[in-house]
Amino acid sequence: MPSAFEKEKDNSLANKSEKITETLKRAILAQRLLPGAKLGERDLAEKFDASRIVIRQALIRLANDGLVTIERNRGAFVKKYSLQEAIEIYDALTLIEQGVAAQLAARLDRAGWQILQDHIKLQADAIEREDNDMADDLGAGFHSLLVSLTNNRVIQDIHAQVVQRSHLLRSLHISRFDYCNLLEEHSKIVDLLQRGRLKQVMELIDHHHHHVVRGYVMDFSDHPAMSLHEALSPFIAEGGGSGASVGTAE
Amino acid sequence: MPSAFEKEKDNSLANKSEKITETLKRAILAQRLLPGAKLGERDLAEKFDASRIVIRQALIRLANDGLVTIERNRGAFVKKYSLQEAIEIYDALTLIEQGVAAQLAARLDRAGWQILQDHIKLQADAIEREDNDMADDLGAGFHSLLVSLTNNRVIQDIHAQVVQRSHLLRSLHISRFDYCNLLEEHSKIVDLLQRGRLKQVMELIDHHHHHVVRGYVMDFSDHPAMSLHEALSPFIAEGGGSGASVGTAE
DNA sequence: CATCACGGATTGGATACCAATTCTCTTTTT
DNA sequence: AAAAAGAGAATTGGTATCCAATCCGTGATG
Repeated sequence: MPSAFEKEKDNSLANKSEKITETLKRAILAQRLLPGAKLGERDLAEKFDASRIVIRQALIRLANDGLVTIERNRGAFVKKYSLQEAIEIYDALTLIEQGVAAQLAARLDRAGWQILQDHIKLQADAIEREDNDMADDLGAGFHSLLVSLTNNRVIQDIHAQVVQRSHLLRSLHISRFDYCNLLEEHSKIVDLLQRGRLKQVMELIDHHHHHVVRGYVMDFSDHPAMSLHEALSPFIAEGGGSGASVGTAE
Repeated sequence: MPSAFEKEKDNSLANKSEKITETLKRAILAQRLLPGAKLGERDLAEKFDASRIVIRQALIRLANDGLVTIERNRGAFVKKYSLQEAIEIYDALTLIEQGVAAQLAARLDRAGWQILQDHIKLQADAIEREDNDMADDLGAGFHSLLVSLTNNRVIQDIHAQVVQRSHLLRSLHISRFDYCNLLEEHSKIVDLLQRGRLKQVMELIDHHHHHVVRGYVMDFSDHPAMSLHEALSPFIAEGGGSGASVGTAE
């Protein structure tokens, strides 16, 4: 009876509250809930078929991660970052990734370099296929991959946190940046890193993020912002969602 | 009636739940609640004269900050970091402060350097007075001060988060490290930084944290750990606390 | 002696209810 | 008629109470 394989230590989202947190987070990061969108407790409770309490717990977690703001007696909203904050976020990202690069330049082994180059090749293929969504994911994933090679979960978590916030900025800008260019920079980073040209790597990462943030055309107008129901339906198991056009909004 | 000075935007802990969060955090960081201590919802609710729900919200926030762990159906405990995690935390701290140092070396103006040197002098005075607690605070404060000079709130918050976690490590080690030595290093950091000797600064920061983490003698035995009531009474407004021996445990 | 079953005890969650604040829309006043 | 004032609805913050699930220790049982 006591099969030895039971204690899987299923750490993944045992709590309803955490599940809701993750779902909301995904909806926000996927830009289905845009900055400024109101996250009413009653509405969410209804959509998730949960009590207001677990909703509030989820909102507290998201607020703690900087993805929503909770205004007293007014409610929770998807966080709207200012241009100044956008710059700070990218500066933080630069700082972290520069530090990671320095660590990796000293410590990474052959297998590690291979992983990075494989990843870059994947992205290059995606671009050739003109699979923009995939290229987007891989392009962002490159940075996370870089960080994960430090084998330091604390740094990974911090980095992930800042990356998440940076996703909130993407809905504030219009122009899509040039993937090829970014890819080339990624490739150059790995190359320089491997050859120990640390200083140039630093400058490149700095330039890389400046390139992104400068590409932003801040757009603080109020977007139409689909309703909560529309925004969340593809994430909550139930028919309703005409899930065709999830990825690309405009 | 509408006095122009009313909208003070009192952002400071309007919520009961947040107040409790901060109080618990202070108690944990002050090492009155040691790693492994159980934070029972019922007990806390009683001590804070609050409902279990706001307690849980506070615990969720603390868990999100990595100060407590919540084990399903078992409760919340002050987080007990492993040696591996301790190393990761100090690595993260090193990474952040190195990055900050690099930024400051390029950007800091005269007033900034003065602030740093004033701070060091304060600590030196405290050491001469043999005011260990003060020296401790100032020593830790140096790093936060350094980070705050970036004028980047995101980086400051991240740094503060990691520093908080590092406080949880201090209760796991026995030997107190040598303040004078650390002070000297701080002073040297500022000096080198100002002269643009970036590489040496990096090595010094690295060495600095290694110095701390190597000074640790991990002690995983269960400390007696005073009761919740004892631990929290000085933080909750009421007579009870014989506040004499708060700072220095052993 | 090992195993299983049975109660506490604690957490996770739901529901109902109330207080405080904000928002909105109507009413009143000038 | 425009602006100020006010009443009422809606929303959040919080409490109390109840119930289900789970964990843990204890004791019965083979």
